[in-house]
Amino acid sequence: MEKGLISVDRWTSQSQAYFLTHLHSDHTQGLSPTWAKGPLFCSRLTANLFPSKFPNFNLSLLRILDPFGAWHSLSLLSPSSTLQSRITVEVMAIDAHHCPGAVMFLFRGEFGCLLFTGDFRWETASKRAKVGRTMLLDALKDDVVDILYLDNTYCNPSYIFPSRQAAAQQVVDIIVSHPEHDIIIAIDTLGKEDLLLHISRTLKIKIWVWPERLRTMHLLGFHDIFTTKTSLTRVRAVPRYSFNIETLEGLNTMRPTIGIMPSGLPWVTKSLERGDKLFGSLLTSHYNKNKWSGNSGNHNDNPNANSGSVERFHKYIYTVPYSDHSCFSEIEDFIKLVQPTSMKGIVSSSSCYVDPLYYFGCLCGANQPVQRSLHKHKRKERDERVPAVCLRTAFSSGGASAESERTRERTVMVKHSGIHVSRISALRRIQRGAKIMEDDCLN
DNA sequence: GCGATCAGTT
DNA sequence: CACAACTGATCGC
Repeated sequence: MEKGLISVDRWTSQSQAYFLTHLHSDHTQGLSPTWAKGPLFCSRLTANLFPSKFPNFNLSLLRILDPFGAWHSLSLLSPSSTLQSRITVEVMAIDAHHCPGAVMFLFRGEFGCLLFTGDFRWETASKRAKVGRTMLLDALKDDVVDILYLDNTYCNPSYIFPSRQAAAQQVVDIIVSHPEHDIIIAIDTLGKEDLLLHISRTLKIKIWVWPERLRTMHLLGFHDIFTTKTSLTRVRAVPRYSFNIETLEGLNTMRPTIGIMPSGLPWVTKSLERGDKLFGSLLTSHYNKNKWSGNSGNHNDNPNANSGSVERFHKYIYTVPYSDHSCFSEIEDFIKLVQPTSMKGIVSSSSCYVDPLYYFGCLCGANQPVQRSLHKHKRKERDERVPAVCLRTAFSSGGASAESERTRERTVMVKHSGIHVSRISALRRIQRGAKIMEDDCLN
């Protein structure tokens, strides 16, 4: 099977149809308002959010896959034929339960049956999760998934965390136990809305967000819960990158304030290993230095590592294991349900790629030999193994030549105007409503 | 001058 | 180490 048919979360190569799982920036790299390589398939919610992320984008390129669970047929030119013969590709979108609009894509065609999870969370308890499970089972009742392209972000047994429902209640408990404090919660441009809704409903309070985020909330249909007026609430959701120890210490010179970091990442591990100052005794009893080693590939023997409790790693900052990615056991459940013949991980940003076959190869139909390659993954090698479908992760930029290296060295000598650079930066900040803390705490 | 891209930080 | 996103620098048109 040749390239040139479909791409998922990849925008650079030549394909006939492009698929976007969700609007997080690491999945839209290469997309721009001027991008016009072909039809772009996504969920209805992603399409609704799309113009705010890509103003001036030619919206006639968007193809909405709606509803979830329905097959859609595309007629594409056969890449294997020099004649203009056509083949049919069928595609279904299924709720990925990651961030608003996020979907998985299930494909059927002459290349077989492929399932792309995109980023996903495979919880079991909620009604929404059960609907998704039923839908997937129904879609697969007559098919075997030949290749599962899997969100392997937390594909290691050391990643254990609770449902988002439970984690959201942990956040509420922290807020309730600090009745006199302002609360700062770190979020991204999309995602974790359910957490904020839970806080708002349970505590009957509005939640402050920055102006750009309020527009997103309105697009998502939340009109009364969020506000940009600080006087209306003591709970504020702020961009994650503006959330740090210095910010919290600054705010505490004005009002008592705590920060809450909802994340599946083991932040405590990081801060401990860096030897940062830590406060409180919660940590020490709970935590042994946890070097789960991707390099040696051994299983983690520490059942307490990142086990999903609230952690206080700074005087003012709590971390709560609220994750929009599946934990290890959820990934396992998902693979057992799908029973793919083979699978590949889609997470490439990591320098420490964990091949899902290492832990789950035995669950695959082909019962492939366990791969021990937990070490650094060479993108180029993977690229060559990807046939008709192009993935975000299977990308080779075709290394820098010696010529361009020399050019780079030369141009390092050229000085640029500092005025120019800082103006660009300031514009960017204003447009994105980024630096909110300074102005905000004065209001 | 502008957009695309990469590396570095949080 | 990791997420998702910003920042600044560079490259090429």
